[in-house]
Amino acid sequence: MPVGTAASVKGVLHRNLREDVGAQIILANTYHLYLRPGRDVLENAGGVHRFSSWDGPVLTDSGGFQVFSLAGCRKITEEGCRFSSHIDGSKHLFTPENVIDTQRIIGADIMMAFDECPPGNAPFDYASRSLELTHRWLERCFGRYRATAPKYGYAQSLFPIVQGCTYPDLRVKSAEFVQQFDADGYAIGGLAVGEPAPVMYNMIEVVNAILPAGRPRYLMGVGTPVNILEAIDRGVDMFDCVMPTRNGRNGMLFTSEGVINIRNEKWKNDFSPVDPAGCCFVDTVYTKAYLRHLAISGEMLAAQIASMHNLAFYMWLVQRAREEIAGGGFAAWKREMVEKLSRRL
RNA sequence: GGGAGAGUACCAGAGUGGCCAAAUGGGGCAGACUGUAAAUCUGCUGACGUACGUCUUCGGUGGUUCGAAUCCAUCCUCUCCCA
Repeated sequence: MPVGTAASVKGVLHRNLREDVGAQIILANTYHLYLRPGRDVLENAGGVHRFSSWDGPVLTDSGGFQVFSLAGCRKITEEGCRFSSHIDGSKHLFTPENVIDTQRIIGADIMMAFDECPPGNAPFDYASRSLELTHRWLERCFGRYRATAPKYGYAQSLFPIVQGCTYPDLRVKSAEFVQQFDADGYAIGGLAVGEPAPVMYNMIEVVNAILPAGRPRYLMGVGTPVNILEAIDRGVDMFDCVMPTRNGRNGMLFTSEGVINIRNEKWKNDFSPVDPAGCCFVDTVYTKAYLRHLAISGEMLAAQIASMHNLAFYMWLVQRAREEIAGGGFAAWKREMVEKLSRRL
C-alpha cells in the first residue's frame, strides 16, 4: 500500500513530520499518483529514481521485508542478507549500512531499520536468535545513520523496528532495547505474518505498554480495516499495507458497510454507488454494477477505481478515528465499525 | 449445377471402438491476498446425492457391436472451392 496513515491524536507531531502528519505518508516505491494526480515527477537522484514533487512525508522500507518474502533465494548472515534477483539471477547484498545509504539517497523523511522478519510460527529459539541479530543490525543502522548527513536539506528520521515474533518476553526485550536510540518514532514489525489476529493484538499491547506514547508508533504492514481500528485502540499511530491496492486490484472493496467481492454475480444489476459513505469521487461516479463489469472484463480501470476507493476508504476510516478520539467517542464508534467492517456483503 | 469438408458441454476446441461425464483454453460461480517477485493465485463448473455412486449427454433417426462421441445407413444444418 502506498499510503500510511497516522491515526492517533496523541503526540505524533515531531520535528521531521509536518503538521499534517496523520494525513498521508507515502512509500517511495509505489503509486502515489493515485492520490495527487499531476503533482508527481520522477527524477534521478544519485542513480536512484525519486519522486520529487510529493510534498508530504516519504517513508521507505529498508528491504527487511523483501528478505522475508524472498525466503528461498536468500541467505542471512551476520553481515547482512545476500539474495538473487528473481528477474535475472544477479546477486545482491543488503547490509544495515548500505540500506541506510540507499534510503538517504531516495530522500525518505522516515527511513526504516534493516531487520529480520521471522514467520509468525517461528519457534522461540529461532525467534530469540533472530531478535539478537536484528538488534545488532539496528546498532549498525544507527551507526551509519549518525555518520551520514541528510542529502537534500531536510531532516531524515530513522525508525527502529521492534521484533520478537509472538513471544511477549522477546517483545518486551525488544521494545526496551530500541529506546536507547532515542528515535523520532518506533515501528512494530513481524506481525500479521501468519499468527492469529488476537495474538497480534496482544503483542501490540505488550509493546505499546513500553514504547513512548509521545513518539509515533508505526505498525508495519497491517492490515485490514478491523486490524487498524484494533491497533489504533491499542495506541498505534501509523500504518502501511498493500491490502487496499492489492486486494482492490483483485476485486475486493472495503466499504463503510462491509467487504465486497465486486466480481460476485450479486452486484451484476446493482446500480448503487460503490460506497454510500462517498469517501472519494469514484464512489459516487461509478456504480457497483459498472465496476463489476470492468473487473469481469479484465479492464485496468477496475483495478484503478478499486484501488482509489480502498485508499480513500482507509483515509476516511482513520480520519474518522481521529475525530472520534478527539471527541472522546472512539470506543463506541470502534465497536460499531468493527461489526460493520467484519461483514461480508 | 459440380466437388470437398464440418457438426462435441455456455463458447472455442481436443478426442476417432472400452482407461470418456469427455483434454485444453475462454466464460461462469466462489475463495485467498496484511512492512507489494501479485492487473495474481486456488477451487468448482451435465443432473441428483455429503460420499462410494446412479442417471442423461458428443446435430436427428435407425443400425453394427458384449461395448459407440468414435464404425455403417439415412436425414438435417453449416462452411469452403469450381461453374
